[in-house]
Amino acid sequence: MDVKAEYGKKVREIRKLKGVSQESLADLSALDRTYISDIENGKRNVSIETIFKIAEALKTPVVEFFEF
Amino acid sequence: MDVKAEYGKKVREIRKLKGVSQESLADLSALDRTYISDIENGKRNVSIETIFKIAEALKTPVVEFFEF
DNA sequence: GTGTGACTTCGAGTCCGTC
DNA sequence: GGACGGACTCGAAGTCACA
Repeated sequence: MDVKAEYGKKVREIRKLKGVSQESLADLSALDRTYISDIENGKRNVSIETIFKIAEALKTPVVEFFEF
Repeated sequence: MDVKAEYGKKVREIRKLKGVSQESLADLSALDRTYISDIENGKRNVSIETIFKIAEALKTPVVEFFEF
């Protein structure tokens, strides 16, 4: 399993933990809903800026997304 | 100071700590030497795969690059 | 509420050189 | 050893219609 897939799983995990939908996360992070979907399914090689946008939107420290 | 600049500073800090040049880091990570330079100077929005390549090359856990 | 294919634009990433 | 520049390719970023 590669980095993108691991990260995507983490995003989904933390998002569900916070009880938000992909749609709300999209709004909170100012990213597209379908883009979030792709990320969670390990299809996108996200940039550091996107990583931080998502972390902020989920009010979760960036490091938690890399604990795998 | 934005995310890219913070990350770049961290890369430089850890690289120097390990006593390697930008050129050797470029070799170790299979990235271009000018790209490493740009990253350290906060000019590039690196992808998650690149982040892991650099972390591996410096034999340093990814999370350490985000302790700022 | 989520997944997918298709699409365009701009920057990620490479390679050359110079200072 | 490192910064910077031009020129290049390919993929990240961002959006849409449809399922």
